[in-house]
Amino acid sequence: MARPSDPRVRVELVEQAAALLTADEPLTLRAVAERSGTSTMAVYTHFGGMPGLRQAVRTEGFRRLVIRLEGVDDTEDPVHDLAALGAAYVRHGLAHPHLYRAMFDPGIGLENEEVAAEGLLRLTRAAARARDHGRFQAEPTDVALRQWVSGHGLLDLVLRGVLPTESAAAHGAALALGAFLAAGDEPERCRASVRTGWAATPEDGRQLARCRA
Amino acid sequence: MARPSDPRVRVELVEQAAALLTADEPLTLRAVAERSGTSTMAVYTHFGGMPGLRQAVRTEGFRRLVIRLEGVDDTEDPVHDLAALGAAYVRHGLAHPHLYRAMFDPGIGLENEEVAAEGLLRLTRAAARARDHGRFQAEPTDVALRQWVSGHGLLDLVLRGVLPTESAAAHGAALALGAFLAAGDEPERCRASVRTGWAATPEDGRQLARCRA
DNA sequence: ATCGTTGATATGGCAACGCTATGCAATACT
DNA sequence: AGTATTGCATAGCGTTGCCATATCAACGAT
Repeated sequence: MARPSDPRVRVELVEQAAALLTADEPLTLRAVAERSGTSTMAVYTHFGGMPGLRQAVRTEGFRRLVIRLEGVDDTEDPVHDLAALGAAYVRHGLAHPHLYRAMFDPGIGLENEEVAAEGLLRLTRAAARARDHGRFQAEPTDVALRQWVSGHGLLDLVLRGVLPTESAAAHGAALALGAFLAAGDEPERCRASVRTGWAATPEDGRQLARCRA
Repeated sequence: MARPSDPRVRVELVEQAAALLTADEPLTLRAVAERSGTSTMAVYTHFGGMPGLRQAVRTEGFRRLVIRLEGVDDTEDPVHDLAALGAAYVRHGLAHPHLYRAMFDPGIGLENEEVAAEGLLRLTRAAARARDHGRFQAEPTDVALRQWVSGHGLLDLVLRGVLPTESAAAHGAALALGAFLAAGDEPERCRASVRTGWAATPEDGRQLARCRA
């Protein structure tokens, strides 16, 4: 070996790439290299090219999303928790629109699929608790996936400008309610859980602190 | 005036651009011009540039989608019809993946928003009939929009390869069911309507014939 | 019928993009 | 200490979208 592969260059490249996205500037090879104080070759030694860098940015986006979801604590009402997770998901996407869109950009293969699956796992766990409490009859994996699908569709259309931003707040809770009702929850109690769960928001301090770690 | 703007060139450019997308080849200016038997300037005279051409392709995609939705006929069960519209939407997206993704590609401004709104209008009308029949209590526009959001989220994740193709069939009906239950429909009857409606498929003959018109 | 006007297209070139061959410098093994 | 190996800077290639210029066909006016 020689010239040990400095990991700081790698994280700096991902950092600057994410910064370019949040600044709404085009994510170009030369721009990333210049902002990172290096040359274009660094991207190739560390990521093998521009697609590799994008993959790393995606993985970073999922990592930050998982951190955000970890800020949602469990309560004695799992349906409330599931709604709170959905709200956190949508709010995170609204807060970081370009990064969220980059997370689903290319289509094939994340750098580390475990990171992406971990977010869904959090939803699945809450759905499993809801079934244990007798609230849901459907499979937890199915309920979690459908809530994710609904949230993603809403977020995607809002971030693309097809739907106004207010739509996220206006329809997010109703979409979650539908998923839970289809899972078998009792309507009245479900409405109450979704209402309180969707309104609950973890303080931003913790998630940001852990995000930088 | 001289050399009147030949509309055949315009439609040929859009046609070849859509053909490139369905062939999974990159949509480049030169490729479109060559396949259309003209030069790159034609794209600029007719669309002002590559973004304009993409806009036109999007509009064409929505036009074909509306034609597909028009193949779904009304029955005496509006909830059945709404589910059938959702199924037609998802199946159309699966059948034309690149065109569907292009429809929501850039974010700002369709060439003709009316064409895009017409698809949603079909859903809204069915939801309004459902309310007139006493099945729904929620606003028809809200129900239609939420079903659209669910279907789009499902389709988007499947077309990106995040979810397997089978997920579209496996979860599409359940997502529609959730939207209708949240709208206030009675669970048992709703399940029956969704089951039959989602399975119903208009024959492809008519839609294709009208698509070429 | 002829000619001048007009606008669409063909050509060629520009800047920027992703990518890579080459050379150099700095490190780790022997 | 000597050598090999690895990361990075430089420079250049092919392709992209875009545009300035020139050419040419089609129409209206006379």
